[in-house]
Amino acid sequence: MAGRRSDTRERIQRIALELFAEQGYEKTSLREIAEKLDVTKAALYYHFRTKEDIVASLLEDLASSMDEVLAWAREQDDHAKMREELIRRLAKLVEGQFGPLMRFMQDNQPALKDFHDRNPLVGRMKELFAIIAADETDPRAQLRARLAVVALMLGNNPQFHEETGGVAQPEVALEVALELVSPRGRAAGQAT
Amino acid sequence: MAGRRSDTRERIQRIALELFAEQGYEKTSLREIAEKLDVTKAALYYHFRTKEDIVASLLEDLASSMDEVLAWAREQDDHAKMREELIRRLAKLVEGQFGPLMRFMQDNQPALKDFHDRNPLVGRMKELFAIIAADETDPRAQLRARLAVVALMLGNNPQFHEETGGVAQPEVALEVALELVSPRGRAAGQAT
DNA sequence: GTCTATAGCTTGATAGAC
DNA sequence: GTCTATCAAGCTATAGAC
Repeated sequence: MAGRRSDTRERIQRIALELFAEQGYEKTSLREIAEKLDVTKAALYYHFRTKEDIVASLLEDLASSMDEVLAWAREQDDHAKMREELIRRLAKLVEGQFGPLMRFMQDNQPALKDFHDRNPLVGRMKELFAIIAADETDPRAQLRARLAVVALMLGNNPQFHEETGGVAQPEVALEVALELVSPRGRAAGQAT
Repeated sequence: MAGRRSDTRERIQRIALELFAEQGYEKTSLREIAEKLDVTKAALYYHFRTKEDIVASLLEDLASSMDEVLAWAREQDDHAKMREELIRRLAKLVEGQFGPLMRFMQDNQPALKDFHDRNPLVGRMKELFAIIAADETDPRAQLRARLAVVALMLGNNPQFHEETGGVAQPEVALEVALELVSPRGRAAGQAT
């Protein structure tokens, strides 16, 4: 088969993400990544032009998965049902392979700000929130949509777990997220 | 009067916080802080032993304000009313002088992780959440308490404002936060 | 209380051999 | 595709004069 001369590129992505998520982007040096892979820094530079490019490649992967979810969402007719299933699919992404990346994004805003324009996720996130809160002009619904996503991420944050005594398991987070995006049945703020 | 030979120390705190919140802890060098204050790096080291100590001093100030809020909360009898007023007081802190610091804390978790043990806020935050969700054994209530605080912070994040077209003003955030901590009147998740 | 000067180190990145 | 060797630049922090 073509390609696949070695799996170094993917190993770099895996280890880099692991370290970025664990100790932060700035505190993780290329030297450290290289050491953990048992290669030299120069080897990294064969696969990625810069340190930022490593992050960019990780974001691209997530962007692709997001595109699938967004494309599916756009095809649905039943908005309420779609919204619920959308949250469930997001929860799957967060619980699955993209958990560390999401945590990294949440914890390293300053690092991401640097290439805000090249970040393939800002547009997708915007669209995601727009879809979730589509038939709601209420600004509170917009904010709740964002909080729902935060809830999913908190539910998968191990650091958060130990703080709360395992209080925010993924399932609990999913429930709360669903609450946040479900149509309001409550009195609070019902305009008079 | 004693003390107050100069206000340099406070000026350092102000400018440092401004830069930390704006561009992140790691991306802000002492050289940059010194330049903006029109003093030299060495002057900074007269007032603070290390870069981390600057952050520590900022956290101490917030911790004091938190202590006042927590002390007040402990004295109240009516729990539901206290909870609501507690959120309002937190909102005031976030909207007021501590907004930048809260934003900094939210966006620079890796930097704070370094002195997690010396961070005077981790204990206070824990107590805060415990108070908010005190009479609720439901883990969802615990998570909602945290989301309420996140809501307040998002409502005061200017970066977030431009993204959403001014959708998450402080008042809106306060409303959503109050919703999150108010007793549940909804069907969702009512065990059968 | 603030300065100049600099030590000492780490970092991201490159050149060129193999 | 990975290596050795090296670079310039930036950083935190200190010493010591004023």
